[in-house]
Amino acid sequence: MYPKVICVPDALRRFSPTLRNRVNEADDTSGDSRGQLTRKPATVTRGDVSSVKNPKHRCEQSGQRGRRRMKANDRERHRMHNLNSALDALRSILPALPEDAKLTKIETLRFARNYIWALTETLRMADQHAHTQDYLASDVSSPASVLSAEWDSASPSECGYGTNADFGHRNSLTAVNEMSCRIFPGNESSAIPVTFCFKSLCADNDLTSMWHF
DNA sequence: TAGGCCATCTGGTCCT
DNA sequence: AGGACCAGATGGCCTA
Repeated sequence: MYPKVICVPDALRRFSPTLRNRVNEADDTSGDSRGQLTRKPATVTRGDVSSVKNPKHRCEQSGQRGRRRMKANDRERHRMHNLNSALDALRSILPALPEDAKLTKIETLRFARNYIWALTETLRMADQHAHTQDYLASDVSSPASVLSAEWDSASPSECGYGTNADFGHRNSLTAVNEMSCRIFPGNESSAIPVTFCFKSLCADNDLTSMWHF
């Protein structure tokens, strides 16, 4: 039984569309919302330029060495594309983001880590609460399990916590953000109101220090 | 214009 | 020998 998670963190919601769409949409035909994959292949433009300007890129030459290097470049490109595909897959299962927003690679990894941690804590708290309810009610008929959990983002002010949030900047992910979460151990009438404080949602911080109830 | 993010190239290292 | 992986270098694109 998994918690139902509806979560659009404010820090992410506040990303400006232009901030996350750095590439002309007219060029975006691949479905990549951010557009890196729609850039012109460096083998066509950048590769040529760099091979001329950069002494390190001298191996674009004929001969067996050049062919080997080209094959290696091709493999490396493919490898990185696979890596990016995996990152996209990870992004797709993270809490919903605005259509025009896309986490960077590092943000994706950090957010995923924090998200997994949050879910784990949610289950742990719900289980704990369920057991307490059972104990108090001595009602063996109600299962000590989590029916669902609903997440909502909330502005820091709404939650009543002090914050230095600066959501207007690109580094908004380092700002304080909070999400409220209601957990339903057995029935909705006994929902547990919980506020999760995602300080530095995507930062690599000590998660335990940002958990508030 | 500076800084962030990215894709790509490249050579080195390790493994099969 | 060849492939996978890695990190450094480079240049393009974008935003503040």
